[in-house]
Amino acid sequence: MSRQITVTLPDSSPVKAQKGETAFSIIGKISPDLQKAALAAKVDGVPVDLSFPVDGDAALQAITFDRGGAEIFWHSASHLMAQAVRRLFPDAKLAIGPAIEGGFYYDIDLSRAIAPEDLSRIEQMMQKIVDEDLEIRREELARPDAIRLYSEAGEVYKVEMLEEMEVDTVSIYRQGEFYDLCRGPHVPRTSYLKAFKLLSTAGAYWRGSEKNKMLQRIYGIAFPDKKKLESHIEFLEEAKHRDHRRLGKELDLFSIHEETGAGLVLWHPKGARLRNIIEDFWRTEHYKNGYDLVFSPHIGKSSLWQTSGHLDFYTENMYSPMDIDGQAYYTKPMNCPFHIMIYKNKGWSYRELPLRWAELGTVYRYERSGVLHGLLRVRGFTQDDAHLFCRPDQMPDEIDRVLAFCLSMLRAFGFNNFKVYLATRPPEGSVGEDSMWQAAIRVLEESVKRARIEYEVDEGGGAFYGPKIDVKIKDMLGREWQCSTIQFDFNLPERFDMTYIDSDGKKHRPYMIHRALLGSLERFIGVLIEHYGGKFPVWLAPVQLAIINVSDDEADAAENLRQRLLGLGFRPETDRREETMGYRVRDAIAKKIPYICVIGKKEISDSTVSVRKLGENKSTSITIDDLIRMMRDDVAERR
RNA sequence: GCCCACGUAGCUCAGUCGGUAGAGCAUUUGCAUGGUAAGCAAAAGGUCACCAGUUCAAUUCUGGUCGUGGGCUCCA
Repeated sequence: MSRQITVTLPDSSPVKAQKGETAFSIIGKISPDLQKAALAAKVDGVPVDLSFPVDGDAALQAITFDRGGAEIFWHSASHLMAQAVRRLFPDAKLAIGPAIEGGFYYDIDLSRAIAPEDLSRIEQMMQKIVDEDLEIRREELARPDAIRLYSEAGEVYKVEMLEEMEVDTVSIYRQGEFYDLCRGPHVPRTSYLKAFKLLSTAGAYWRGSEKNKMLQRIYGIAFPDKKKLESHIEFLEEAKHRDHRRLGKELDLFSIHEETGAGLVLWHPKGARLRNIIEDFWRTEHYKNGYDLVFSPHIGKSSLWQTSGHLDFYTENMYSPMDIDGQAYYTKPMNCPFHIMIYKNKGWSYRELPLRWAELGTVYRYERSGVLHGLLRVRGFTQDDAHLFCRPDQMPDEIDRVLAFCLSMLRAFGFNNFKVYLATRPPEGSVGEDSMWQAAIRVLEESVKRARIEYEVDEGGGAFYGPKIDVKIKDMLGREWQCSTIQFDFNLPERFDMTYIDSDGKKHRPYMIHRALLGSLERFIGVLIEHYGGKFPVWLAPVQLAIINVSDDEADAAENLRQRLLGLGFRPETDRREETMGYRVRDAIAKKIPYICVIGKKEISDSTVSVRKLGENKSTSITIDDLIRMMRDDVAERR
């Protein structure tokens, strides 16, 4: 006997349905278009397959690709890929294959390496399975049965996962001969997976641990229609185009040489120009914000690093010591011990705190060869480091200040997309009382809340010496890059026995915060290059203005203009090569110079210049005074 | 460090199933004196990453080293 139920939609309108009717069928009553677009559904907030029978009154919501369904779609695509791989390589053992931001992957244990040529074979097989239009069916079974099923199939990784699960019943999804352990939900049929592309292969450790076997990972992307796939591929092309390594070469900003050493950056004049502009701005802002600037050496005696604990906790990242007069000296991997030595140079009164000492300190850290990446991951880099020393009661205010300063700094460079992570105590190997950790985390969290920024708790992600706030910015590739970090330190004040005299006349331990806003200049500039695609705003552009004379007759006028602008603090460049104008204009565009300024007979006679902005293909005639005003405004507005 | 791929002129890339190599751009030199995205021509430029091995012969095959790329682990 059938019974009526009432299903409530997100807009709270009710729909009548039969008890046990599938989500798919009910969605069809709402709209055939929605039924077509639906990949899965949410029943009372729980994601389920479209085949899910709704047994009673419930809230129902269709999940489409664009509204929360991408992950489901990609996960189904990863099953599809795994099925194709198993058809082509029957001895393949499957590990895990989740959806990730921007696609999916599957880790597979295979007797032979997957060559790039194999990807198209796998894609073809995937297409075949899509054409077979297999139904994707959920099946629930007792965990021991699943273990038996997978043991017989020799799927050791699945067995390992199943054995560690703490549930009685698990679900598998079947499509044709293929089945995969999976929580689901999934799209109903393989034919839903209309457009996909396998992007790359890589090695990946089973469960991410170096101790385990390295599996083969295949990355892919999928979409419900070809158009979306194409525009995604275009996006990837655009990202490639903005790659800071490519632009660094094209714009002659920096280079890294085998002869010099991996991960060691050489800054060319243009790149150094950019870096100096950033550094000058940084220094000015720091003085404005109540910081003092200090300098410290590149090397320090081993006893210093012994005291700081770096030789105990950080040696893997430090280079071998050098011998100076029979004493071991290390190149610095961090600046903090030096700043602490400045602190310890005299006694401090509570009235003198807080102290804010900043330094563009160049540090050297050993990074494993495989992780080096352009400017984003190097072995020698300059941190925009600072250490704050304050009384406990000053802490909340200091955190507020540094957080606000941090965001204003990042915004100045055109970054408005942040994500903040609050990293708490690591499960093992950290120093300090638990109560101190709790208190510090509370201070950090409250400050983040006051700043009204979106944040996430990174459980156990803190440093061994204290909790921290990491601010990440998103680049054009959609990757998050960590630049800023604000870290509590319970360790160093203790180790160096730092003190100040409080109003009670007794010695007290100051609180210490490490912080970097840009992170490292290398990484920051790498991210900046990608963010702007090399088209720097006028205030940052290494060359702001290209001056092109039409013929030799205007060479002096071009040079005079250059001198005048140079005197006003601008960064102009003439191009008086014996090349046609078209050639030199093209070259200036290729170098992404924000303003191109042409001087010919006409301009000299009415004392104007013909100005063309980067990205526009028309030029306007303006007076030199207007040009100067325009550029001044750009710089002042940091455009 | 680990897995896979790669390393040919300053740059981007062809090529050699083993007989020491080419194109475009850039460079230099002529000619052209040009009005907003490449004027014409010529020249020069390479120990084919480095070191071993196999071979009559290696840039090409094998091994190692260094470097680069995509990832993993780690991180500013």
